[in-house]
Amino acid sequence: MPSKPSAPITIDAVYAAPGYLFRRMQQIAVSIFMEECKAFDLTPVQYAALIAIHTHPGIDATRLSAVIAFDRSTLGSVIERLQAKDYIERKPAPEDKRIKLLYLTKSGAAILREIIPAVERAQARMLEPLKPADRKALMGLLAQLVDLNNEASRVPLRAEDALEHLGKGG
Amino acid sequence: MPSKPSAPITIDAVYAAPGYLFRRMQQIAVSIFMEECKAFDLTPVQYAALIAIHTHPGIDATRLSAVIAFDRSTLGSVIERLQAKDYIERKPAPEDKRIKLLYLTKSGAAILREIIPAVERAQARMLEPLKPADRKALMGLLAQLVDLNNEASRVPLRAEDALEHLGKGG
DNA sequence: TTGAGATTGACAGCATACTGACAATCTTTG
DNA sequence: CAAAGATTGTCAGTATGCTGTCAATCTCAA
Repeated sequence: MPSKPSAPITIDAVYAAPGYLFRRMQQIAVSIFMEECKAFDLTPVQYAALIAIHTHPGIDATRLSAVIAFDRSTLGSVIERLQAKDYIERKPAPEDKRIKLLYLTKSGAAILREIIPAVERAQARMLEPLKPADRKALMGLLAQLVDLNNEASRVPLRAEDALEHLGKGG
Repeated sequence: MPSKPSAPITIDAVYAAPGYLFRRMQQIAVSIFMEECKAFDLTPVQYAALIAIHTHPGIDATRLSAVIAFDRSTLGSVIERLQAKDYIERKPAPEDKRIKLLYLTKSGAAILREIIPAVERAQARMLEPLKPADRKALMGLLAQLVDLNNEASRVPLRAEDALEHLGKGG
């Protein structure tokens, strides 16, 4: 008995592959975000960084990278750009000369308030073509899958890491 | 009566947002692909390009970019790298001096055959944490969403474009 | 206390991804 | 056929996203 025949080598097989669909969807999501937010000079990644700093004022770069699941290198340049735009500031940590603490500036807090509605429009638009029940189903499955696959990512999400800058708990 | 209160500005809202989940999932998918295929010197994008050229021998770069939903600029450098690795070759089109036609080399065809099992392992691993029924549901919804959102992407997929190099059918 | 090991931010290097622009070339239209 | 317009590959520029490495600094154990 012949084993399961291997898939034909065609582009149509690619179109149906999970990896391809994930890439396309991410591409589309970024496109929609940029369109809705073009009045604000912020990328999706910069937005996530600002939100995280707003949630955890005084966080350092390494911890921030863990909180939004980014490698430290990429985050370094993101921080640089946010600082150049005067949305965040970096202060040296008194008790550790290696560390620079991140804070929103007034400007940063303001743009965050202003951009929220645009971001919410963008998020809604991404799912708009689906029926409400399907949107919920898709988000549920995806949240599950991302969570269960967290360790498979080269830069796993470590949301708890954010708490460490508030005095080392265990 | 107050309108729906706006979402609190916290990182937890980001974790549940479609855009964030799409980015994370893409990140995880690339990571798994690279892990399974590390024996072969190919990225997901390079793999997609090879498959597309295999399916459409003699396609040109612009058409190829439409077939795998890539901007021409990025594809230019992808092609360069594939050529440097001797997986593809470019031949001038006799009837149009602007165009360079793309073909797989023997090397390219060989690596494509060899890498397929690893790619299939990678694709399977991405969905592994879900129950089979959930995998199917997720892929169905995602395929639908990507298709319905095609035009929202900055570089929409134009699969039909691939046929044009076989004599212009209006 | 001191030396091994870990952590931090920074950098070099590679590979996407996109925009906008450009010269060379082709097509279309008057 | 010639001028207008479109298309092709390429380039410069910006922003992710990752792997490594490094010096400065901190921590922890002998």
